[in-house]
Amino acid sequence: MVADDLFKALADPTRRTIIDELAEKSGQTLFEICSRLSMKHRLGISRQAVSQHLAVLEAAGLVETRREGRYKFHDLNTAPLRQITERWLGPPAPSGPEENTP
Amino acid sequence: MVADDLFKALADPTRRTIIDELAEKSGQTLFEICSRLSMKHRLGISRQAVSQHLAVLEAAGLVETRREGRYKFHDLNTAPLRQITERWLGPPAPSGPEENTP
DNA sequence: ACAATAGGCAAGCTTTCACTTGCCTATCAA
DNA sequence: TTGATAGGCAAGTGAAAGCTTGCCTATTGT
Repeated sequence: MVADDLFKALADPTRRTIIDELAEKSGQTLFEICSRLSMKHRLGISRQAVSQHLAVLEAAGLVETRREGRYKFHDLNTAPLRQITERWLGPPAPSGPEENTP
Repeated sequence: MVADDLFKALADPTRRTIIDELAEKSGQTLFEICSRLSMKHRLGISRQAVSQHLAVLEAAGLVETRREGRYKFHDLNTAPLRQITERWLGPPAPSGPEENTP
């Protein structure tokens, strides 16, 4: 199931914080995310742990990655989140609200 | 954290199925839910397991209960689900669509 | 070439989670 | 009251999840 990966990815508070950070600033590298979790959120977590979290998020389709040289940038994809509310809250509002990401 | 209970509750596929069933027919008893999981979804699961799932859903605010005699009816409350999308997808649409729970 | 940086792979550990089993309480019908 | 129904509590078990540790590859800079 696809929903399985999605909900499992959202189950962990650290992963939700990562989503928050990627929502605030897209295209971050692994080390950038590690720094933010450590500084802003006081999360004493290893680099590998964050890497594993990102793998889970990517498996759920919530994070997409692009490589450039030795850097790997992570971008948030909120699309899978919509299927959550559509499942139990019905289809979204009739008028598309704030689809402005220029 | 409140969100913690919510996402944890949604993490399990059986609990999501229970939500589906309560969305389809509100006010079911424990045995009624057990029957549906067994018949419709072919889930070989004990009554206690379902009871524990319902407790988790109730802790998350997704299920509310009311007792009548020896029966305990379970009702779905989708309100907590809205905070999910509001967190990462922004506020809901300007016009509230099908808010009919009188 | 060499070192430093950015990231990956995999084994091992610890905790959490889902589920079962066994027993107990409360309400309803005969 | 007795038996059946609806549900609850708690200990125990097996599997999965989160995290660490150690080592390895690839790219960049001097």
